[in-house]
Amino acid sequence: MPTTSDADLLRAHEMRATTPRLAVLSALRKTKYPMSAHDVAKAVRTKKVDMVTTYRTLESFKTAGIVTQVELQRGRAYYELSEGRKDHHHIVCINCDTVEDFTGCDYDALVKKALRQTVGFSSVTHHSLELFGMCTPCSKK
Amino acid sequence: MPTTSDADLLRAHEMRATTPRLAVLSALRKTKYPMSAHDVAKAVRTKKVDMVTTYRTLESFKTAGIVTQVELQRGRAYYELSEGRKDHHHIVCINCDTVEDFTGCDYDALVKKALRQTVGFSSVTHHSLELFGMCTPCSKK
DNA sequence: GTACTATTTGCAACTTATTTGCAAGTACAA
DNA sequence: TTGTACTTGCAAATAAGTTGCAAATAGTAC
Ligand SMILES: [Mn+2]
Ligand SMILES: [Mn+2]
Ligand SMILES: [Zn+2]
Ligand SMILES: [Zn+2]
Repeated sequence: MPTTSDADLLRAHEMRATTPRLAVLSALRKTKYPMSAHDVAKAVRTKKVDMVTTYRTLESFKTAGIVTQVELQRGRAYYELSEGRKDHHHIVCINCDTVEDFTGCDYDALVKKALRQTVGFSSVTHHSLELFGMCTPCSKK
Repeated sequence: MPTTSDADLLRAHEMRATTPRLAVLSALRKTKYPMSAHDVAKAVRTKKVDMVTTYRTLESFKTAGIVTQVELQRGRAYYELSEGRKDHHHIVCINCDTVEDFTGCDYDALVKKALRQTVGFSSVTHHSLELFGMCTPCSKK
């Protein structure tokens, strides 16, 4: 029995399994850091995937929940596969752009606390949390 | 004894008290929500402040610590006065863009937890946390 | 008040990220 | 194998923010 292929993953989200989409998926799988549209485009350039297609693909993956958009405050969008990685966040070096994951934001307690405080909100659908600082190599200099 | 004026605030940060800067400060004071560069520009348009000046002013205020930049995931930068508001965060309606403040992210514990988990990081300088959901009016429909 | 100078501003042009329109190409159900 | 709805590529358009530079001005020194 073959493990579910990327083509099946796409079809499970009612998307056709096209060459550009499979290439983008594969690129995202190979990288452990979040990727920008340009990072992805560079990774799939051998397949001659247009930049616009890269943008559209990432957007549709996001809508489908295949990728999660990450806010790294670099003036562009970053994405990583949603698969497997639940509620983790990122610590980012403001000097060299290194990124590491961490977990433990205690989402449920946070949401409860926030909803108790606010007057006009009744539900939370998602959240964004990132830490910015210096990686050890960068802080030694 | 007069309360410290905005002009003095600017001079305290070695900035000249110019008409555009005073206008931007005043606009930020009047609004309780974070403002984008366009929001600010609109608010000071009677003073004929150029858009570029608005951008430059907000940037210099940020560097001086007069404003704090807020990430609302709307593809542009938002700012609010730093003054007084310590470590609070925002809950944002994904439907109508309403924003409310909340506090209680337990920053110190979070940083400690994150630094214990990561291998390559030694310090955290700032963080970003926001919740996204539906405000009560928007969820009733 | 007047003059001086370093800052700051406005305007035009530029860059970068992302979006849109549309004709041509292709996955896949039949 | 065919038909068609979904996708793609290319060109052009937006949108946010930046840069260069000459003209304007705040703060300081007479
Ligand atoms: Mn991650
Ligand atoms: Mn706030
Ligand atoms: Zn670093
Ligand atoms: Zn709402």
